[in-house]
Amino acid sequence: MTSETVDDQVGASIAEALATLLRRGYRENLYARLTSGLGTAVDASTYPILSGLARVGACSAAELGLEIGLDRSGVSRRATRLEAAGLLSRSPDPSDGRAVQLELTPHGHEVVSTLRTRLASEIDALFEDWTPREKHFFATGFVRFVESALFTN
Amino acid sequence: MTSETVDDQVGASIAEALATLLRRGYRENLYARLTSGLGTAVDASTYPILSGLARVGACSAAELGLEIGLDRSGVSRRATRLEAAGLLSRSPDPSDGRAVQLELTPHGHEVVSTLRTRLASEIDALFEDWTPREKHFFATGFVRFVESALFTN
DNA sequence: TATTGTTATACTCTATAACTATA
DNA sequence: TATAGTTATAGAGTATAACAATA
Repeated sequence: MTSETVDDQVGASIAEALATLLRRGYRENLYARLTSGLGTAVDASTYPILSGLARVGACSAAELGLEIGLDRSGVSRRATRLEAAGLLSRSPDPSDGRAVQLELTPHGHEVVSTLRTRLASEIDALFEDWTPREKHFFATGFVRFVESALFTN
Repeated sequence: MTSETVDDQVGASIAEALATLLRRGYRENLYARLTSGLGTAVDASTYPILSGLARVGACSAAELGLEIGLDRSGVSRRATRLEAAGLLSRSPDPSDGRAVQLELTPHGHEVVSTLRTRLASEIDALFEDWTPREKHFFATGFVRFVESALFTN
């Protein structure tokens, strides 16, 4: 067997694992688990708003949409739902009368904290039987993989 | 810094990379690229039908739905579209008068082959600057990661 | 004239349920 | 009675377009 054939097989195993990971059900399943019991406003649809806002800080709907890959109209609609639930606040941008700053409320920060803890706990369980060394090497490779051009939007 | 803190950071980097990979746009973007120019019946929606059928061979709509995580009604609708385009054939199951066997036509196999080549080529490009050893280790870890319980449907 | 946020509209996709045929 | 496939229906979610306010 040539080394090219081996490399083809390695590529094929990556392709297969990637396809499995991208299966429609996985994302929904994971996010449904993470957001369950946190109120009707917190679900797979509003999760990216919450986590995106926690990541980048207060910003406009257009900016947040760019960050999470969603149209500003969609951001606005979800923000309305989160605002009604008291997880997010809208305030006028002092430097631009057209713009609105979206920001997490203290309660919103609490929910994000819970979501992060849950995800961390799922990942801990997932790597339970990996050595720290194995986990570390995988993390390095995984980050490198995700940051690569294949996933450029 | 304690080793637990380090482990937390490793877990957080995995969580972040995973969230990036699961962003809605990525799947659609990749599949749109892979299926472009192969006819109106071949898109992100019918891709799983084609690749699933190539993977498991001729089977019923219910079986294929289980494989790709979709209701049999959805499988049936997509199959109708692929059948009209000549990529898929329906034939009665000799052992069960109720069932229908879905199967790729020769043209369907050609399309799947093209899709696989395109995906392999994207992955090759992605790992261009990785050593074979790095790529191999990542593949091993990635497959192990995906097969783990976090992603059980 | 261009841009921001919001809202209305049309479209896609999905699960659920209803229906027919067969086991 | 149960199961397979198909089709109809309703619901969720999205982008596009339209609108009002501001730059």
